[in-house]
Amino acid sequence: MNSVRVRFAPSPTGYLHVGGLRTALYNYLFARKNNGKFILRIEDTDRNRYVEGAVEKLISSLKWCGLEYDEGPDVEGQYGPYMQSERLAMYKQHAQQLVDAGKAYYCFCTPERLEALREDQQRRKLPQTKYDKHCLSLNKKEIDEKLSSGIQHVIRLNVETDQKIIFDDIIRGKIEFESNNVDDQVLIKGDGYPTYHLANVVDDHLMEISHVIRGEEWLSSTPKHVLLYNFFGWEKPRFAHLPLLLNPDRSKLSKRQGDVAVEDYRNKGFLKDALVNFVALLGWNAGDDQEFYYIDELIQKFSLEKVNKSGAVFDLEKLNWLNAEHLRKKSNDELLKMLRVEILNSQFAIHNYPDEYLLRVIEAMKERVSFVYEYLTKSPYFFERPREYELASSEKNWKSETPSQITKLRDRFSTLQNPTKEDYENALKQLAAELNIGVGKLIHPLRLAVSGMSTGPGVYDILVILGKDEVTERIHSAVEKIR
RNA sequence: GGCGCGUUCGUCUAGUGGUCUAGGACGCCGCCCUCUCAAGGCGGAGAUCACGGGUUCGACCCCCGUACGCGCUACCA
Repeated sequence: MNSVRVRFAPSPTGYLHVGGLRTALYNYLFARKNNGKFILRIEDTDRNRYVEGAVEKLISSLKWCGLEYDEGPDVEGQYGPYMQSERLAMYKQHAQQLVDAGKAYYCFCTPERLEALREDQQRRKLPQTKYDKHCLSLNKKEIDEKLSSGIQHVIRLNVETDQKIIFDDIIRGKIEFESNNVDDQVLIKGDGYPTYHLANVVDDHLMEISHVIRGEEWLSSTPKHVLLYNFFGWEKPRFAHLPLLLNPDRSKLSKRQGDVAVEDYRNKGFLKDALVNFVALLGWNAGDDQEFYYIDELIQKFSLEKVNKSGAVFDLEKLNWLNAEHLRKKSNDELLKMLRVEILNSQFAIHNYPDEYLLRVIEAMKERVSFVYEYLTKSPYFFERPREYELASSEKNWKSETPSQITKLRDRFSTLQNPTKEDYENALKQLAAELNIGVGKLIHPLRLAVSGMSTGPGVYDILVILGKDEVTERIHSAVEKIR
C-alpha cells in the first residue's frame, strides 16, 4: 500500500479562513488516521496579492487549532522548499518539457487582444469564451525571434479537441468533462511565475502527494490538472472535493455576512476544541449520533467516504453550544489558567485573587457560562463589590420593610463563626420564621444586596465564597444605596 | 450563456430498496427540579425526503427529466 501524503495548500491572503480550516482539518485527520504525512505548502504565486506577514498569521492560526504538519515552510522535509515562490525553476523546467513535447506552447498575445477576443466571443453569443490557439500556428523561427526580442509571453496548455476527460472523485464518484470545454490555460504567466494549475500539479507530483483533498471550487479546473498529469506521464493522485461552507443565505461563506477568520473566533473567546469539533461536523458525520468530539476521536473515526456532497451553513448557535460543552468539560485547573488570562485583560487586572478563591468561583459558575469571559460578565460581583443594583429586581424585591429585615439578617450573620452554607441557610430560615415571613422575602433582597444582580449561583454559595465580612459589608452598603 | 456539482425538519445531519406513519443534535416552546439563573431530566412543535416521470410486488434510497441553489468560466488562488 502506498503511503498517504496529503497537503493543505492555501494562498497567503492574510488570515486562515474557517473554510480553509475545515479543508486543513480533513487533510490532517485523513493523514493521522492513515499514518500518513500532512504537509503545508504555501501557494504564493500571485505577486499582485502579496500580503506582508500573511504566512506567519496562517501558520499561527493553524498551530493554535492544533494542526501540526510534518513538512512545511518552517518544518524541514525531504520535498522542499514548501513555498511555491521558491520553486520557480522547477515550474519553468517542467513547462519547457511540455513545450518541447508539443503539449504546451508559447503565446505572445497581448492582454488587449485577449480582451478583444473575449468580447467578440461574447457578442457572438458563443457558448463559451476561450483562447483561439492563435499563437499555436507560429513557426519555430517566429517564436525564436519573438523570444529573443524579449517580448512578454506566457506558456499555454495545448488542449486537444474532442477528448473525454474522466476522473474519479472519492466524494462524488465519476466525473466527466469534454476537452472542448477546457480552455488553453496559461501555465507560466508573463512575469515568469506559474499559475496555480501548473504549480499544484508539479508540486503534488514532486512531493508525492497521494490524495488531493480540497474545496469544491476546484472541481471545475480538475480536468486541466488531469490533462497535465497525462501529458507528463505521471500517476494521478486520488481526488476528494469537499463541499463548501455557506452563509445563512446559502451563498459561499464570506466576510460580508460575519466572521470568517479563525483569528476572529479565537478573539471572541471560542475554544480551539470547540471550533475544530464544530467545523469537523460541517460536512462530515461518522454515521452515528455523536456530536461532541476531541480531535483524537475525530482522527479515529474520520473517513473521506463519509463526507457529504452538499454545502453546509455555518451555524453560530451550534458553535456556541459546543463551546459551552467543551468549556464545561475542562478541569478546574485548566479553567483557572484561562480565567487568570481573562482577568489580566480586564478591568479587574489590578486585583490579586488567590487561586483558592478563583477555584471556588469557577466551581460555582461552571454550569452557567459558555465562554471564559462570562465568568467576569455574568458574575462581576465575585471580582468587585456591586456598583449598582439591578432596577427590575429592586423594584420587585426591595420593599419598604426590607431594610430593617435585611439589617436583622446581617446582624444574625455577623454572630456566626466561620459559617458554612448550612449555617447561613439556618440563620436565614430562623429569622424568616421569627418574622413570620417567607424565606423569599429575605433571599431575594439578600441576593440583590451581595451581588447587585438577580441571577447566579445559589445565594448561600455566593455567601460562602464572598466570606462573612464581605457579606455583612455588602448588606450594609446596599441598605444605604438602594432607593 | 456554457460546463460541473448539489437538493431529508429553520440549521447541522442519520438513512446505501421493505426495520421510516423518516431518527439524533442545535435553536424554539412547555413541564419537572428550584431562592434566581444555568445545568440536568421529561415532553412538544417542526421534513407530503425540491418537483415530475419511470424501474420494482415495494422507493428518501436506482434511472431520466424539470426547477432551484452553488461553484467554475482570469497571465487569482
